[in-house]
Amino acid sequence: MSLRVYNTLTRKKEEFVPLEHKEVKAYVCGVTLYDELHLGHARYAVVFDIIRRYLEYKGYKVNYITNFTDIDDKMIARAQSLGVSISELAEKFIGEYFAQMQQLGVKKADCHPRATEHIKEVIELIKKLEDRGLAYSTEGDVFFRVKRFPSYGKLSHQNLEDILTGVRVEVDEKKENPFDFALWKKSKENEPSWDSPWGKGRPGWHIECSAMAMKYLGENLDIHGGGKDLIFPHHENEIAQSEGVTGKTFVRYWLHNGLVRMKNAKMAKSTGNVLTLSHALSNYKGEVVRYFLLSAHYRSPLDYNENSLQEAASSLNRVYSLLGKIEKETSGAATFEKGKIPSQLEELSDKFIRAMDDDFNTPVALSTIFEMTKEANLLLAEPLSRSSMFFLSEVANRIRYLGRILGLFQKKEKKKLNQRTEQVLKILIEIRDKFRQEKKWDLADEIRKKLENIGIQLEDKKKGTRWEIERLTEG
RNA sequence: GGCGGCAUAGCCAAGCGGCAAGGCAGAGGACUGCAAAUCCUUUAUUCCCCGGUUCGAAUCCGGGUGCCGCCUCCA
Repeated sequence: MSLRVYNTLTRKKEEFVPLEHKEVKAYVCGVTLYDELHLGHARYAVVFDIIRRYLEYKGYKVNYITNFTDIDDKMIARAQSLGVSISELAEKFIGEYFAQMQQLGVKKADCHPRATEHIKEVIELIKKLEDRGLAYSTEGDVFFRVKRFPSYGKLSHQNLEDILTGVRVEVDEKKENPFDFALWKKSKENEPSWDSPWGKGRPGWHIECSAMAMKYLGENLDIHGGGKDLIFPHHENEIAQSEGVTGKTFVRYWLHNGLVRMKNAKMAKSTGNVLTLSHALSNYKGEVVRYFLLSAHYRSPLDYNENSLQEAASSLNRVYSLLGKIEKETSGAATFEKGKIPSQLEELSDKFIRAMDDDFNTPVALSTIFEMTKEANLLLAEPLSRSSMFFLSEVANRIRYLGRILGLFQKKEKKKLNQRTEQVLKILIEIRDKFRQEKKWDLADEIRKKLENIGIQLEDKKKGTRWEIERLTEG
């Protein structure tokens, strides 16, 4: 089965064939470090983490790069208002980024380059563009000469005239053409700056990505990704800069994830329409947030509302609950009949893979997990035969195996109490049982209620009272 | 104004020419002293509206309506 991906450049799903046989070079635009992350950033990170994992599952060796933009206007402004240096600001948010990504189960990239560590490469690139007449400098600024790059607009499918009718571009005296964009910005006083052939300044926003992508991955990338809001102008400009220098196709497959919406509008810092990641993660486990982010196809907008994470938690719980039951039922049974993998399970596994092959359709992939869950639950409702034990253990294996691709369903055991605490808890349960035998329900219920308040759940079963700690929905 | 996307049950969300996946919530049932949790069953004669193409359309075409994104920083 072959993987098909939707390419923004061609607006079609295409078979994915990397340049080199079993290697994939992927660059994904990361975040600008001027403020807290929100759910939108989490989506980009999780989506491309899945894409990477799936490519690895397919047997590719993926060289995966995602960057930090650690110098730009907003960072300068933010650092000033907080009274810290720009690098302090960057360090703070980089620390948060990694901590939160770990909670979300996002694997580290092979490299996380930073703009400020690649000034030399940026300057080299600009010099080459100048040599080719694709860039010009005025008063310490350097601009890209859009008119000299005929295919400008090919990614966003606009031509220059169309773009120019978008009235909102401010006229800048220094530019030859309103849509020329800054490659190098002259620095003002008290701003961080680097020496360059054009005087002290700093890189424009788009050039760093070209520089870093080419440094680590070469002149031809297989995949370049990011949020849909980066298509224009950021990625369009990257193409212009990179192909302007190399004359080669910069990127074979442009992949863009849809944006997270809240209250029917894009989630964005500029509008304050934001749910921060730290807030989400303080109420729900990273896996819950991750599940939520995968519940819609990656290219669709994803609607967030106040119930979204609770729903995700409930869904995830259903699967974990099944896994727990299977582990319990099959652990003692050393000899279940090992037969062929039931065809039903094969079919569902195939369906999972077919869904992922079809432009990473995670909602359909997830649905197959739930279908397996349902089949297993049906078996569990009846006395277990050896062959049904085999089926059950195979369901658990499949869910773990396929789940690994999505970075879900991997959690093993629940947290254990230490021995002493467990003994205390058992004593409490014994006493409560006496109350129950004496039908002193109010006292029994009070104990149950108070334990629940500290995160211990009591379940009265026929065979006695079971206790359980740590629920998935907690942070 | 230019470019693009979306409208599927109470909610989230797949499907993109051949009987409408999946999840959450709801309802009914099992279990329980009661709960909670869990499990089972059930929930769209129909996919925004109007036309058309087709043996057959949520899926294709034309025309509406509504919402959203990009065109300025943005995952």
